[in-house]
Amino acid sequence: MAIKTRDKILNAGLKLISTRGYLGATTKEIARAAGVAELTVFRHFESKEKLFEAVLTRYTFLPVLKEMIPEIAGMPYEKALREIAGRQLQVLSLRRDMVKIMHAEMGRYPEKVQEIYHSFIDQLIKVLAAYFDGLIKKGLLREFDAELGARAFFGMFFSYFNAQEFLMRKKHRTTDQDKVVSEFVKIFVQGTLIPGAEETEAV
Amino acid sequence: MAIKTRDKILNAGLKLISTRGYLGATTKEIARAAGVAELTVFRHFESKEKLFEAVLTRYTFLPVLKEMIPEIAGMPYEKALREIAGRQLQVLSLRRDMVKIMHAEMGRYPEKVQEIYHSFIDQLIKVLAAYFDGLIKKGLLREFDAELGARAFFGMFFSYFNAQEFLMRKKHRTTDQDKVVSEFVKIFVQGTLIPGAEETEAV
DNA sequence: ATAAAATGTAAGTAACCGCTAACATACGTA
DNA sequence: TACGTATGTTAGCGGTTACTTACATTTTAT
Repeated sequence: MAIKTRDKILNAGLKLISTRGYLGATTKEIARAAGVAELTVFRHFESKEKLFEAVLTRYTFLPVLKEMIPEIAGMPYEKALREIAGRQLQVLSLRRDMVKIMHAEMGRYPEKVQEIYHSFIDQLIKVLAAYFDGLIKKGLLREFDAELGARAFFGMFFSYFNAQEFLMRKKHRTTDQDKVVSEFVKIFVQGTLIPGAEETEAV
Repeated sequence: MAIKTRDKILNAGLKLISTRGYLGATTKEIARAAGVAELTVFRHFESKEKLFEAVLTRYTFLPVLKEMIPEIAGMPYEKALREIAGRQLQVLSLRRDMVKIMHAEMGRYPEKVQEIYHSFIDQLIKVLAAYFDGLIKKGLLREFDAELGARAFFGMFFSYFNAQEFLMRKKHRTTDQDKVVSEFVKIFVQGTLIPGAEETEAV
């Protein structure tokens, strides 16, 4: 089954690139993780870069958004945007490791990886910008730079997601997360000063 | 001058690891950037890992915090924490590229790099935790887990810094940043709907 | 001025990288 | 059965990596 093998490779590629980054994930390991000969990887994808592009195309918000566009075309504007944002946050948290790697490697090394990331993001932006442009031309939205608008929209939720991630993850190893949360709450709601004492009194 | 050469290598190491990541920064390039033979790099640092440790030890908030401890020991608690937070944010923005790489590579590949990052963070945490513990034992602070407290403290500002960074950087290439800002402001303050129209009215 | 220490140059190691060639084997389809 | 397609195996290519050896040269200290 050709398709199934291709999927196994894509899946393994996602997993390894997510955890080790593009440079850290070797084609040999990807093949092994897929239960496949290394050569088979290159029979399905002409290069590591193409494999990476395919991974981004399959497992990110891009294909999800493309599928959504026809559905939301008939929705009220606000509801449509709520749908998009909701799904985006869903995908971001499903692929959080990938997101972090992207965030780190974007605009970095090597050049070809930069290009892949940027062209991926441009695609995302343009899909949403096209939706905005349609509404602007129908006179339903005021005139504004649709691409900048799309960037702003994704940026908002991307930023929100990352702040969320940062607050969550302190990887305090086996420590129970509830304990951490309750400790944090105690510390910041109740303060670290002895009850009753004024802040400026502490040495 | 032995010390000067060492500094040049450390500086080049910081620069390249900040922009290309640990795996992406090669010793050859670091040497070239330092204006030094590759061999000289290995005469000063026994391995790439040791060089990396030295870079972290020199250019992060860790040495700054260590120097601060004696100074803030005599300050009121609140003022001391303000000093620490202020300086931390200063260093974070001075080393923003390094911070982003750390954020991305931490807990990833290869294993030895993980260890370096974690041991670095543990050092940071423990320096501040010791300060907290001192105040707790003097009865000036209520009893709380000092290490968790230190993690929470750093985490707060680290998170704040990252949110800030995310809002700033959309790398909209040559576009003037002011234009982006004003577009964003327009979009979100004024909204994307035609003035006067109700949100739910837009198709 | 001279010895010691620091650096440069050149060549090369072993390991690993992405990627390919050559050939054998399994498997579904006709 | 016979054939085409997908895969496995093995071996290896050319390149790069972190790191080394051997030796010449420069710089520094005394």
